[in-house]
Amino acid sequence: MSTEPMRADARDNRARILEVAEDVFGRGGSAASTEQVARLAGVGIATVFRHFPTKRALLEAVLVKHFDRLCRQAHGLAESSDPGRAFFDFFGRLVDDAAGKLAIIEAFTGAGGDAGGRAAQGPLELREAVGVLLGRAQEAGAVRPDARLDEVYALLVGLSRAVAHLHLDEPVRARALGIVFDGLARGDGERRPLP
Amino acid sequence: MSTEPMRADARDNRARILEVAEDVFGRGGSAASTEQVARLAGVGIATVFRHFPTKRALLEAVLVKHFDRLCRQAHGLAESSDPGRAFFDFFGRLVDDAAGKLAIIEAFTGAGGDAGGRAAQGPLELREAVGVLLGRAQEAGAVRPDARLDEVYALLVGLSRAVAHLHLDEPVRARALGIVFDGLARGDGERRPLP
Amino acid sequence: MSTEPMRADARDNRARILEVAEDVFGRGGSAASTEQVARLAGVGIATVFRHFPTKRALLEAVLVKHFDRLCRQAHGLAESSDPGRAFFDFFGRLVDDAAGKLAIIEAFTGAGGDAGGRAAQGPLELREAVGVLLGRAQEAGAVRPDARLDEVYALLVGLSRAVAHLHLDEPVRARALGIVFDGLARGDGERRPLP
Amino acid sequence: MSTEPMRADARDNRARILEVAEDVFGRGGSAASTEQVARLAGVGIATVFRHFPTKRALLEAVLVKHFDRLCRQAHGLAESSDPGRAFFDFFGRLVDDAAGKLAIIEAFTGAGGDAGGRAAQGPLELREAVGVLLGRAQEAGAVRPDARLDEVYALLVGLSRAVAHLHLDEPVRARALGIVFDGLARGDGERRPLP
DNA sequence: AATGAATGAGCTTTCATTCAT
DNA sequence: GATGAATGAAAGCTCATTCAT
Repeated sequence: MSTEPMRADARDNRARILEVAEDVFGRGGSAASTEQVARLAGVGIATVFRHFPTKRALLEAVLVKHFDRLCRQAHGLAESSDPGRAFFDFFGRLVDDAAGKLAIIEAFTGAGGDAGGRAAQGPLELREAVGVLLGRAQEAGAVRPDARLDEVYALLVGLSRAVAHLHLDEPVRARALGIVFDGLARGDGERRPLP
Repeated sequence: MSTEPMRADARDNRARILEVAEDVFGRGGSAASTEQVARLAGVGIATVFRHFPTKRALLEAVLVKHFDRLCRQAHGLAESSDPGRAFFDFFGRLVDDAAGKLAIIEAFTGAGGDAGGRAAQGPLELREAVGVLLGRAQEAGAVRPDARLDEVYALLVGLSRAVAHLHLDEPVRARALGIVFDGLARGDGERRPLP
Repeated sequence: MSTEPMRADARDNRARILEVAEDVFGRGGSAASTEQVARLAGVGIATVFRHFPTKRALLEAVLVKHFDRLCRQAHGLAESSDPGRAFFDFFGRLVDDAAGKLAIIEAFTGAGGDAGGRAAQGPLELREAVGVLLGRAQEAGAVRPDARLDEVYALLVGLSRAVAHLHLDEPVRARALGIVFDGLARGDGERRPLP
Repeated sequence: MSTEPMRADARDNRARILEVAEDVFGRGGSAASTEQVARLAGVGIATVFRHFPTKRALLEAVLVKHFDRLCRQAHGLAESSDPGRAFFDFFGRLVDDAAGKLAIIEAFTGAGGDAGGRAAQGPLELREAVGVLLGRAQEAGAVRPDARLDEVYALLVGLSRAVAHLHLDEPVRARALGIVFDGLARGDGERRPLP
């Protein structure tokens, strides 16, 4: 039954709802109301629930879409001939994209009780993908070898949250990233081995 | 706002409510319910609203109290004879304390989201205080001179949020801080000048 | 309401919907959803509403169909050469069939509750038909002469409801019927004349 | 002042809500809306939920109240010196009271998926209590010895449902009961042993 | 004629806030 | 001053019914 083509108007509505939900949950976090999504999408509330039988399902759809894209990007970079650059690029792009994506950033926390099911996979896969990029970058000598995924992921999440909540503009974002990247890069190796 | 002295029991109640609110909102974020505060404080719900006419007012009081304490600490460290250490200590302590302080971390955002009014002052003052410590530490050569308050504050907020949401345990926290501190300290200026 | 002949596929659809509705409302009572009827009938929900402009109309159609059948059976038995047996047989068959016919049993109530309109006729006609069988059986001396239709019909409805809701299995049903039949038959009149 | 200033008011409200709920659920069955209960009780909807945290809880309260009363009555009759009369009295009273008590009658079905928890006990206890009365009545020779609790309970439930749904008036109720009682009583023992 | 997407009214439930004692 | 019962405005969700294809 799943391969039947959706009616054009329904597909449009579904797409518009998803788009609006991305924005609404992006601004207001997962606490934003489904009704507002309906209102801004110009459809009745029941239409939202027809396409996504649950608020959670709607949230998951938004998250899955995002995490899928992120993971695809990460996988695409995994074979890069410049692993250091791949790692830093991905890290930076993620943080740059965090503005106005509150709900997605919330989900970085993982199975924090909010979204289960298919969407709970997202953060885990992303973490793994980051782990791969990190490993390559370390092998290539671009990232200090004593940095572990735990703290790298924490920095990723933290910066993203900051960007999402503080509305940092591009130059500030770039400089914050610069500081963290410097800390991550193996400089001359003379400073502060991680505890 | 009258200057009449409060009855002793009333003052006690106010204090206890504030204490409990700190804990409740610390764990559950600003979404936690006012009734729970009343229950745990052992007072009726109306008593909470007598002292704080609005949930928002209660939240602000919690935040103000917290930020006042933080600012006092910062001011106390401002005259330290080792400005570098003072700066990193304060930064580290703030991040370490972030666990179980969800509402406060939320408020770092400033007037952007939840609590405006009086509480919006808190982050600003704190920001300034951090600015002072940062300036001294830079003068002393302990922090790279091209780092500005904007991004330093962003890193502070970001790491705190990560700690609060990811439940990072001490060693991971320490290593994450170590990376950021290395990025901040790297005073030789030879690598990655900030854009 | 026109007398134009229905298209063949339409007639088939109508029949299938009615059939499925009988089952669905039979299991779930009148609270069962119209969509489920459509789904199980393999038609769109709009098709159901094209044939039956209202859920109530659908329910009524189910009931009317059922009551018509029952009335035909009753009329068929009305000329039986053994009126006592005819009466008890009909009574017993009705009760035995009650399992899985929740909606029909609900409708025995008549216009009192759920379905008025055309369907309210159903119970009345059935009532009459039972009245005829009862009268013959009394004339033949198989049923005590002081029993009136009111209470006989009540017993019929009551037992049916019990069967439908308590999921009585065959032996229990038989024994319950046995008790009522004994009470109805006791034609020697020596005990407990009805008030 | 007094230690129960508003308590009385609240108790009154609770009582009124329960009373109204009895009536509303009695008429409309468990599907009736909580809002209607609030409206007829003259309180806001939230007040109902303050006293009964769930619709189910409200229903349970209604049922428990009823079943408790019924069981108490049954236990009171269990030691009667005239067991036959005790049994028939209880049976009759139960059926007589069934008018306008749809929800309670629904619950006779037992754990039919509707009300669990404390209220699910009700029907079971009632069944047991009826079993005791039946046993005594059979020992005393007032009820035929081959009647089992299964069918007796079924007759009880069935008649109650009929009364509740058909709005039978007193004389009809009495005659219907008379027929069943005759069937239950051991007449001269000559007729239709139960299968 | 048939389809199924869209709709809005209604239900249960929660929570900040007010009122009477 | 303190209490807790009462309140109404949402929020998430369902379902009979209508409309465009």
